Amino acid sequence: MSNQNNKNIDVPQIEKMRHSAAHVLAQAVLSLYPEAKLGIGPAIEDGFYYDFEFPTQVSDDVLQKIEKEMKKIIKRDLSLKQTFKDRKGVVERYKALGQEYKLDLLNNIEGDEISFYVTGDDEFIDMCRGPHVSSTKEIGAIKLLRIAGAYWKGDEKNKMLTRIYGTAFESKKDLDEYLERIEEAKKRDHRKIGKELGLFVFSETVGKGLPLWTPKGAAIRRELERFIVDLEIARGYQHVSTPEIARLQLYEKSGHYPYYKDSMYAPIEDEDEKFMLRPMTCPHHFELYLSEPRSYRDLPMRIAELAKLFRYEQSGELSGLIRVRSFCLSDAHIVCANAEQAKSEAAGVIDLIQEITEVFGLKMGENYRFKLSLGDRKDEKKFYKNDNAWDEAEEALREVLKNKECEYYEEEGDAAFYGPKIDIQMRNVLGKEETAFTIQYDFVMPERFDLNYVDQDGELKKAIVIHRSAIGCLERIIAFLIEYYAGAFPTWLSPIQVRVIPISEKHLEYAQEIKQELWDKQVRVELDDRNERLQYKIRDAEVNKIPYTLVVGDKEIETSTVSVRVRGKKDQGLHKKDTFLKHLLKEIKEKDISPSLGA
RNA sequence: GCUGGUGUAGCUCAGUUGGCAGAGCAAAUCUUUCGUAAAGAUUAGGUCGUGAGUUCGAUCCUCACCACCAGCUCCA
Repeated sequence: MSNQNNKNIDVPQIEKMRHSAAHVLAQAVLSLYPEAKLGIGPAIEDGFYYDFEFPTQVSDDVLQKIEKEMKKIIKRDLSLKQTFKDRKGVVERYKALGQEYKLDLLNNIEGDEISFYVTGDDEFIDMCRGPHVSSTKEIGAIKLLRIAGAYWKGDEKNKMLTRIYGTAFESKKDLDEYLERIEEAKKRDHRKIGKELGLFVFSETVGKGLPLWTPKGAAIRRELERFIVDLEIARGYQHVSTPEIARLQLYEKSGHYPYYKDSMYAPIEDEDEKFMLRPMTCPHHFELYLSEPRSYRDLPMRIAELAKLFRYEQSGELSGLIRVRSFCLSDAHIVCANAEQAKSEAAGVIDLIQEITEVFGLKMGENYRFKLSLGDRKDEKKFYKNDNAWDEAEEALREVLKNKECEYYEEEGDAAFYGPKIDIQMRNVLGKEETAFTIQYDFVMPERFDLNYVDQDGELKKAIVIHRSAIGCLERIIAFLIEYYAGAFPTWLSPIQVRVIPISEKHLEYAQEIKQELWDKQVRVELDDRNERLQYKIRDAEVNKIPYTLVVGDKEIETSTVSVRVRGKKDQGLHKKDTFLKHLLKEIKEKDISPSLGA
C-alpha cells in the first residue's frame, strides 16, 4: 500500500506489478501468520517491500515459505479492485483487528472516503491509493530477496518492524537477468577489488572503520592529494595545517557539539581540560581567520586543508571505505564578504568539481547528480532557527545550480544545521547513493565566531562562509573510483604503472636498466624477475590491472626497444625506449583516462 | 545502535548428523630459461572469529562477546 498521492500520474506497468506484488506478499504473510500486523508496502526502485510486525521472531528461512505462498496466490489469477470505505467503519475494523500501524496511517489521510484495494473475492484488502495491475497473474516473476529491520515511519524512536524485500519482473528471464546483473556488480565492489589488488586492509586489532593503506593504496591517495591541492592552488586556495585535536570548548563555540556529540570520540582528558578528536575542520579554520583583522581586500579567503577527521559512526553504519571512522577530507572554507560573493564562490566550486569529474571520466546525470539539500523550517532541533536566512541561502544555491545548468533535485531536511547545501551524489556498485562532494552555505558560523571584515567604507561587516569539498574525502572517492574503474585505474592513478618482464634470465640486466630509467622519471615501475614463464607473468600483470607491461628479450636488446603490452589489449609491438617513455610521461601528465599507445 | 545473516590456511571455498582438518590459487625450495592470460615436482601453512558452558571428547551443540555482510536510523 502507499499513501502517495499519485492517482492521476501514469504509473509504469512494472511499478504497478511491484506494488501489487507487495499486496500479495502481505496476503501471503497473513495466511501464514494471521496475527501479523501490517505496516506499509510500496514499490521501490528495483522491487518492493512490505513491513510487518510478526508475532514471533522470524529469520531468513521464512522467505522461501512466503514466496511459495505468494506464487500460489499469483497463479490463482485474483482480481485487484479499488473500493472506497467510510472512515468510521475503517477505524472500527482496524481496531478490532489490532492493526495499530494502519490506524496510525489513517491519521495522515484526509477525507471520509478511504481508498482500498481488494484482492480476489474479498480474500485480502489493504488501504491503498493504487494503482495496481488488474489481476495477480499480471505480476510476472517474483523473488523475495532479504529480510531486514526497519523502524516504523523511519524513526528510530519507534518500534522496529520486519521488512521483507522482494522484486518482480515481467518475465522469469528479466528477473534472472536482474539477479545476474547484481552478481556482476558485486565483482566490482571496492572491498573485493581492494583486497584482490592489495590496496587497503582492516585490522580488528586496530579497530573497525579504521582502514590501513598499503603502499599501493597509499600511492592512489598520494596522487589524488597532489591532484586536488594543485588544482586548488591554481584557483586561489590557501592551504593551511591545523591540529586534529582541539579543546571541547571549540566545538561548543561553533555550536557543533550538541549536534555532533554522538558521533565524536570520547574526550581525551588532561587534568581539568577535555580534548576532542576533531570531526570537522571548520572551527579550526575560523580561529585561524580570527588571528588577525581582515579587510574586504582579503575576501574571498579560501582556506583549504587535507584534513584528517574522526567520527565515531555507529557500528552498523560502517561500510568498507565509504563510511569509516577516520578519514581525510579535502576541506575548505571560503570566507565571503556578502551573498553575491558567496554565490560566485559556490559557482566556482561547481566549476572545480566539474573539472575534477571530467578528469575522472565521470558524467553528470550518469555517474553523479546534484542534490539541493534544504532545511526544514519546522525542525528547530535539527536546523538553526532563522527562516529568512534559510530562504535566502536556499534561493542563492538554487540560482547557482540554475546558472550552471546543473540538473538537480531538492530534498527537504537534508541540510546542515547551519545552512543548505549542494550535494554531489554518487552511487556505489549496488546502487546505494552517498554524498561524494558538497558545497554548503553557512550563515550561522560567521555569527557564532564573529567572522568579520572591515569593508571599503570602514564598517565592520559580517562574512558568509562556504564550506566545500571538491573531491570529497579520499577514502570515499577512492571507493567510488575503484568501483567505477573496476580496479583498472587510469595510468596516472595506477599503483603500479609499468611492469617489466624479462623473457629469461639473460635479459634481466636489460630489464633492470629499463626499470631504472622509468624509476628515475618517477614512474611507478616493477620488475618481475620471478622464476616463471612469460605467459604466467603476462597473466599476473593483467590480473593486477597494470596499465603497461614491457616484455624484453633478445630482439629488444638488439634494437634498444621494448615490446609494449597495453592492459586489456594484445601485444602492441616494438617501441623505441625513448618513444615509449615520452608517450608514458605525457599520458600520466595529462591524466588520460585509459592507457593506449595512440593511433 | 537496531533487525536478520555470515565467520574453516594469505585468498576463494569444501567438509565434519560431536571422534586425527581438506582442495585450488598464492608463498618457499628445486627442475625448467621460456616470446604475450596459469610449466612440473616438493615443502610449509590452521587453537575451524574469541571466551565460557554441556560432553569421555566441541570446529560442530548452548550462551556471551568480537568482526564482517544486507537493511533501518545516521552521514563526507
